[in-house]
Amino acid sequence: MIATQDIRTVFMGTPEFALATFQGLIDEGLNIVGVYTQPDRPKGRGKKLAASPVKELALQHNIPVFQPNRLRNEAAVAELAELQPDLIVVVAYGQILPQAVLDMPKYGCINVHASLLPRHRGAAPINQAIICGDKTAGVTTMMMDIGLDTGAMLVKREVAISANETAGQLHDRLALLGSEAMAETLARLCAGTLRPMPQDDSLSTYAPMMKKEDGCIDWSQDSLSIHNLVRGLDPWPAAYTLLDGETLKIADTHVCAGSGPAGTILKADSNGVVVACGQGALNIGELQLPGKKRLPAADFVRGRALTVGTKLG
RNA sequence: CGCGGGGUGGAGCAGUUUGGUAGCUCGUCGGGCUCAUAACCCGAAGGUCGGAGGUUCAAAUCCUUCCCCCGCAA
Repeated sequence: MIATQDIRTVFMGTPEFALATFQGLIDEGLNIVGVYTQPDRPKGRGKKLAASPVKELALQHNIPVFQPNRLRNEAAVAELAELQPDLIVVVAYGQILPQAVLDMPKYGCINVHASLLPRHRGAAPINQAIICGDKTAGVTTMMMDIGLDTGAMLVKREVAISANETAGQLHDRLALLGSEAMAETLARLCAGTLRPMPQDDSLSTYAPMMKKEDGCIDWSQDSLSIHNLVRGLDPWPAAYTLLDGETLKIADTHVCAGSGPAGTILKADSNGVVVACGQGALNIGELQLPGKKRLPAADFVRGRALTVGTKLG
């Protein structure tokens, strides 16, 4: 049995998704000797440098923060070695760990990934799960190896995805679930009962980083696929179409009955904006034009009359 | 100093270029029609036009400055 306070731990993470797990490690009483996060980046409308959420939490707890541009160089690796970590916990850090780092801690490098591995390896597992129409999602902890999310699995937690759930909502749920999975992983590590299970590579899928243009709606697809795209990209980067040459972001859709040329507006009133798809139709509940706020369909239609028959895209 | 759009009764917008009585679609309240209604008809209330300063006989509109919201880009 290992006592958690005796484990010299380095935490690596960057975005909000990593916070719950990070906080969990603090609460577990681990000896967190350092935090690695991506360098401050210009962010937002100004150009102000912004610290990552993980960095802010680390500073609140007076934990030393390290922000190397590249962890894959000797100086950075040497710096990490000086911390003499027994364990490295990685959650959405955003950098590849070189073999030298993977080999460094005696308990290894453990990663929390937001999917049911080996499905959806890669950068955007949450978005991809919804876009693919998956009925379930989850988190998996794994013993990291040199591949991308290919390590042996330790603890897996599964949850159902509801029919209209957005990526943002699922993200928040999985962040919490991730911290639970990590807590269990840690408990079993201390108890010596971890049983790493290799992934079946033949079942793996890859979820690449989402790009802005992935949100461009192809109205010729069936309504369910478009609905999945919309909620899978909500709140970011958001699914969109074109209205009179302007980008029109779409959210809060519901599959409904209706038919017509793909992309044409079948109805537009206070009950919503109904658009024909390749198969079926979609009722759009929220719309947003550039420079404007995201508006409920009823409000949107008041200020901007949408005539039936208008072609989107 | 990254680029750009915007702040107008409770909601969403027009009006700003060419200063001169504050408008549209809704909502709200009252009345009417109707078996009935989210429908229709009639009427009413509700705004220091984001804040401050300036120009002018006169500013939502022109000038200066500040605050807030949003899109792009990252």
